[in-house]
Amino acid sequence: MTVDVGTMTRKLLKPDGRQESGITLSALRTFVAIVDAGSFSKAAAALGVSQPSVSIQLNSLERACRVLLLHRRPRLELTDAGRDLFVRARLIISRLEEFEGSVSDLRDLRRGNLSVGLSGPHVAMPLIGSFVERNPSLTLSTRIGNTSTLLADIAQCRIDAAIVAMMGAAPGLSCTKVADLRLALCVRADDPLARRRTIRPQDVAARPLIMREEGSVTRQIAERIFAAARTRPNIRMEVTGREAMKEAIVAGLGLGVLFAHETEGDSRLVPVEVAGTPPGAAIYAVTLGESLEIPVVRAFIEHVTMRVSPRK
Amino acid sequence: MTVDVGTMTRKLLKPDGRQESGITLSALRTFVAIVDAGSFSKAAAALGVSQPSVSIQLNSLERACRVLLLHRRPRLELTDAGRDLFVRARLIISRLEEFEGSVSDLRDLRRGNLSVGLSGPHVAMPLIGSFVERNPSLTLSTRIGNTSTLLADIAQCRIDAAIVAMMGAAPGLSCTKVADLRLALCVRADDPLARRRTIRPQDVAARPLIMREEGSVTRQIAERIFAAARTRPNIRMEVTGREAMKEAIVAGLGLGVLFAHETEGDSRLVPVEVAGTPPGAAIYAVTLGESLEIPVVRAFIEHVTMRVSPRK
DNA sequence: CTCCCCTATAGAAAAAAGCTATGAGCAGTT
DNA sequence: AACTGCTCATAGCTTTTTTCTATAGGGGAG
Repeated sequence: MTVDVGTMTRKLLKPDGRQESGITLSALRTFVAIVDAGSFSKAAAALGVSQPSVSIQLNSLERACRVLLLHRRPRLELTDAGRDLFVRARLIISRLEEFEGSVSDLRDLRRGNLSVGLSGPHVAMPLIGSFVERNPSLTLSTRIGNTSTLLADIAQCRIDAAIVAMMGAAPGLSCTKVADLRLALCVRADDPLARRRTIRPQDVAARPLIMREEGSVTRQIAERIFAAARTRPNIRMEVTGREAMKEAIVAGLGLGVLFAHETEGDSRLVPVEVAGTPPGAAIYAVTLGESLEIPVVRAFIEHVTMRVSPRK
Repeated sequence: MTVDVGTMTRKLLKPDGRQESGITLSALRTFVAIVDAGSFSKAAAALGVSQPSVSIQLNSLERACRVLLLHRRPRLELTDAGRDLFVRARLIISRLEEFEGSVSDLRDLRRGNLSVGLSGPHVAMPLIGSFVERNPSLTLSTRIGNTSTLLADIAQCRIDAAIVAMMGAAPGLSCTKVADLRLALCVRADDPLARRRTIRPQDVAARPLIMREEGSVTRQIAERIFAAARTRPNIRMEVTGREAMKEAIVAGLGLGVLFAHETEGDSRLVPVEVAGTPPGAAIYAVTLGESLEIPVVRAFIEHVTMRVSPRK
């Protein structure tokens, strides 16, 4: 003889005659609807359900409360208890409607916060700018950091999304390519090289080079390009940060490597594109995959995607 | 080929992908429990359900809202939307708890109203008095009327219960016998009959009699007794109301009929029991059957029953 | 590297809520 | 008085939801 212990346990846990609360939202809604409509049938019509369903809902509420809520005869009328509980039932319903309103506010981006991390402002800011312009009621905060910090921030949910330079989509994260990266050799505007459109890696080796710090994506890509061209660059110094790089170049300490777009707006520098930028090196909009379930985040990513490859 | 039109219609009514609100109380409760407990598993334990159930509830809430409420990793944490909705969810839950508290207040008679009708104060008042003494937090109101009016009031739900003299249980109503009725011939204290303990109906016929008005239960019973004894009483006058009857007797206008208990406290009158009071004539506590579902009413009836035939 | 804790998923069983059809009580009408 | 139209209640059945157990996969701590 075999016994289903699981089922037994469950039943035995509540052996007393009292069933639990059993107060359901739909029962409360039904109760309120009946009182408002003044009859079971009208309430059924108003709720868009059948009349027996209304009967059953109210009966189950009365059974759950073990209180008669409505006199059915001679005409529909609240009992004293019913009058008392009706007020509270309506309160619950209105709180619920508030909740639902809140949900749709969040979903329709009438309210919400978004925090975005940037590895560099050049590409990201125009995207962010057009997003806040289109959704003026959102609160948006940004943080600048390097790619690896920002990816960690995303993993830790400290930010919702990031726009960063990467050498390829990050595993486990949702990545949307926003712009391709082109590595540029940056020279002073008065340098003879400034008139060239492109340059081969091996031609760079002749001149002293300024390199970004270890861990920088700029440096990673530069190293990969030189390795692919079987060339050793002549690295004179190492600097931390884009701004330091620019100032070093302007000061005549050597050629520098930056991404092409990073020189925009600085007339003292001229970018000369380096041939052989590896595929996959690009700026991505990155989020935790599950964060796409958050309407604000999804909207941001969709906005970015749309801006990059607008529908024809 | 046959088609189940009912089923088809129902399905076709919501062909769009969006399911409706689907926000459930248990889902909200689960959401709040998860946040409070800090983990799905702990919430499951706290709620007394299995962990998958908690997972499913939260997922269904997120699906219903189409919003991610909680980051599961790296650790459980509210999203912005989740934080926002959590506050409102808790509001709903606390309203619900208020509702449930209200229910149990009503059920445990910590609050409530009871309106009782009386056909005469003599028997009813002690019962009512001991009831309010035992349940001091209840509001109780009484109304005096004749039996037929009060029965109508009950049918119309204008009062919750009545304590009335009747010739037998009323059909369709819940009736509890509170006291037997003994018809008494009432005489002035100085009347020779005052020394008799009982009297036969035919002995009354020799003296002028004062009778209650048509419709009075007193009169109905008196008439039935005289008819059973094949005697015609010598009715000198007819009065309306108990007080008028008493004053008429005191004024020496004749003998009167009252119920034995109705003369208590008036030393000018002496009751002499009339033999042959028909069975079934009694004072009953009456309510609409369904009203026993109202805790206050049920408690009152139970109290009355207990007072009449206390458990040994 | 492994263990442990946490959450997600699958599949089956139970519970709940819905529907249609029908019954019964009460008014107002013929 | 039977009729008619309204009310709500009940029965039987189907669909949906909720719950369970069992199990898989993902991270963090030792």
